[in-house]
Amino acid sequence: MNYEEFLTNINITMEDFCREAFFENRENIRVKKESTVVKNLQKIFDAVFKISYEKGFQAMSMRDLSRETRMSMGALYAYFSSKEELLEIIQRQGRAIVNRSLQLYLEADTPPDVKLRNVIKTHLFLSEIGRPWFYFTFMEAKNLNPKELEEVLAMEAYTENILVDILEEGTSTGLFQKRDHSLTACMIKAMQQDWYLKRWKYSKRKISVDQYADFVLAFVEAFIKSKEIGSGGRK
Amino acid sequence: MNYEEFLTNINITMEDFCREAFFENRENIRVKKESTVVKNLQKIFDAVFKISYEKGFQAMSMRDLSRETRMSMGALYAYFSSKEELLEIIQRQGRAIVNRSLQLYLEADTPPDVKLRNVIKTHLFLSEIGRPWFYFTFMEAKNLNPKELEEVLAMEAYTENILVDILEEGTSTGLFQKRDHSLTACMIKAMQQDWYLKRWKYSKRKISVDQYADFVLAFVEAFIKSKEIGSGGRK
DNA sequence: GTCTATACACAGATAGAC
DNA sequence: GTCTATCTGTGTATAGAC
Repeated sequence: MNYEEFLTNINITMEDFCREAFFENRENIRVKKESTVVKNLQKIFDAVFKISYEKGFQAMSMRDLSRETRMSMGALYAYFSSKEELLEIIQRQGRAIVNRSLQLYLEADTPPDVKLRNVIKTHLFLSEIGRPWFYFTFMEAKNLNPKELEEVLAMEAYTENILVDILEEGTSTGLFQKRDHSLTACMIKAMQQDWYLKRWKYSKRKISVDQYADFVLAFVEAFIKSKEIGSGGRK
Repeated sequence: MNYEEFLTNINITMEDFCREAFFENRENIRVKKESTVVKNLQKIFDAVFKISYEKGFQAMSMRDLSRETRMSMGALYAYFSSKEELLEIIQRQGRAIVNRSLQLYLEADTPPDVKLRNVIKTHLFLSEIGRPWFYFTFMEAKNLNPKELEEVLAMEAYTENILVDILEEGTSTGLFQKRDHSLTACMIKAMQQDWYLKRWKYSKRKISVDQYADFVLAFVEAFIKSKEIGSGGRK
């Protein structure tokens, strides 16, 4: 699987994101015509990602957002009741989509090494499609209320556990060496995150997401497959 | 070298940080008595790190800072002329110390594999001593003015190049395999960063910085030393 | 549905007493 | 050196016209 193949399978657009956000928040959105809402939510979310990328969500004023979307303050508040709610809508909707997409690729009954490749690639490719959201959710996590923050941490734990389970399965079938699977999963996640956190670096060097994915996989496989390892690797 | 040994060699305290910050910014600080300044800068910086960790520097108001330090607004402004200057002082002072400390450990004329271990450990141990600062500088980089931001990016490039140079030296002496050294350096940095960005995770699991360092080293060495690697690893 | 105008709280910053 | 009191701009949010 490469990124192009992934795209033909998954097919999530910003428009889907906005349409789903509309259905999920129907009662709080004063405007009722679907096409209008979707169009404007798209403008709003794009602007939030853009401004937040430059200066952070806290530092983004509603006047900034109004300018960037070319909508008045009054119009904006027809789509959410407060700046905090706007943040929550974006976070929740993103999590829902990521969750659903990961699930899709987990069902396949394949050997652990293939499963590991698929999970790592899926996660990277997802973060490539939804890069603005992934960056946003990482940087703005601390601005969430306790309940939402808990959801974010649960998500982090969930994706990490997926990796740990695969690594353990691999060890038990003899495909992988014995390692500290929990720490290995952390390292994998750290490498995945770097892809969307330091995007400027990789863009400048013209590294494609496929190259990056292959590199991460080679890196990880060297560790869990090679036998001559120093004391640090063992549990 | 482990963390304890490192500490006995390096000996940087928060007090040193504040004293140096005082000397560097003497002309802008209205208070002149050294002991008073150092004592209060310590209160101020500690409070900035604490509040920023919880809600970010932008979201921290000067009234928050006044409450946390138990100093009045007026007193605070005797130590810096604006909130932005406060940010710059902290960023600059931190960079100066990190730079100097890395230099110290680079001079030793040792083989590449030993050098790699030392550099990775030094950087991790440094980020352990100055964890609040490392976290702060990562999360608040986007709030810097262009000139300061450039300095931060230069620092990132500098530490990455140190790694690349060592890796290349190792390849030329036959100690390491041929890999994409630039990407390998990125992965190392990503793993180093995870240590201070996700501190809550590692604290909860009672992973010490020594354990973490050994694990990262084992992970990296498996990749650059083992011969059987998929296509992704090669340049 | 969208706009303009505005309410009102709170931000950063300073003056001047002590 | 530090405090209190206060200035002025900007923040989020809303009311009511169109």
